[in-house]
Amino acid sequence: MSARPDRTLRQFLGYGMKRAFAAIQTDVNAALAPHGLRMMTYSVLVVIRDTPGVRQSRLSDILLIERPNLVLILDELESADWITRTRAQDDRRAYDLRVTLKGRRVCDRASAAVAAHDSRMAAGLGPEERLALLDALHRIESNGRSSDDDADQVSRP
Amino acid sequence: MSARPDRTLRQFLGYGMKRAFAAIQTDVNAALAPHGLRMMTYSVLVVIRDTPGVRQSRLSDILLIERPNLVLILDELESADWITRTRAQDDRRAYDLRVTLKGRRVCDRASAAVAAHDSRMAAGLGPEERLALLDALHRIESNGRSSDDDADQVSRP
DNA sequence: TATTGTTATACTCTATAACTATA
DNA sequence: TATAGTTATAGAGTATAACAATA
Repeated sequence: MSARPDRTLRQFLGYGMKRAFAAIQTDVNAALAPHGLRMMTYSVLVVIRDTPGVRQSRLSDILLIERPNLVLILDELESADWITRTRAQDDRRAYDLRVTLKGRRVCDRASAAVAAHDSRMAAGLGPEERLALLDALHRIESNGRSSDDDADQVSRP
Repeated sequence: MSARPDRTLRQFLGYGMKRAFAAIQTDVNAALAPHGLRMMTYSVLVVIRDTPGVRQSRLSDILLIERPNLVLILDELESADWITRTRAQDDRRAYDLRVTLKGRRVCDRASAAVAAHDSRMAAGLGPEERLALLDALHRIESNGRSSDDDADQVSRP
């Protein structure tokens, strides 16, 4: 009957975003699986590599992961000997997180796989189009945070 | 130490997409909650409204929801008296799905809330930028499907 | 008192196998 | 035998409350 049964939804950014992100997630997880990683574990591994000595609270702020959920991801990375958790010298509640040599090698190989995945998904987009897309995504993320602030202001008059 | 601890991830479309989509999902679910809906239940309700008599298999194809998961969503919508499931005349295995009058009213109100949400999230994007974004998202989704086909061909030589 | 990491728990979305009743 | 819908179940990701050790 209707050629585009989802035409009402197609006008919304969220619908296109959900479908595009689902495609990306499926593809990147397939690309990461041979390396023993998933999107979330890879993201955490990369940020630890790029920020040696980072602590769990900071990491959860950076990646927008709740602290309790990060604990399980770190357990997984630590069990694989890809990161170390060592007590911080200046604060014995905290841990300094670092990637091991093994972890760095896995991270490098996985990063190549993710870069290839990214190129596949971006096929047909020119360099300017790609930059415009990244910029628009960042703008939308910011708009979401502003929305949070507004809600806070309204709920605490 | 690093001003952008996620600079490696920021170059990837998937990372920006995940963060933008998370912001959208939080905002749209907050917009829909007063109407008793979530992103998924709203999407299903809209497609049924726009495709009267649609069947569950077709609906799951349209929205990329697995049939078993759709059943629970429809149970929820039916319990609220927003849709009806009536046996199809030509095939007694199947159901014709339709929104009730009550369901149409909820859907209309929710759609206004979602439209307002969408405008909030798209703030700062011009009409052309917005169209370019929707087009890029659609392109990425297509690239994902091509990737699936390739994988099928490779795994079945 | 506040913070760091942790445990426990719950909810949503997603994914698969196996069942029933029809076709 | 194939399909429409269903049941049961399991895996991820996400979210909150409450706790121990430390600041």
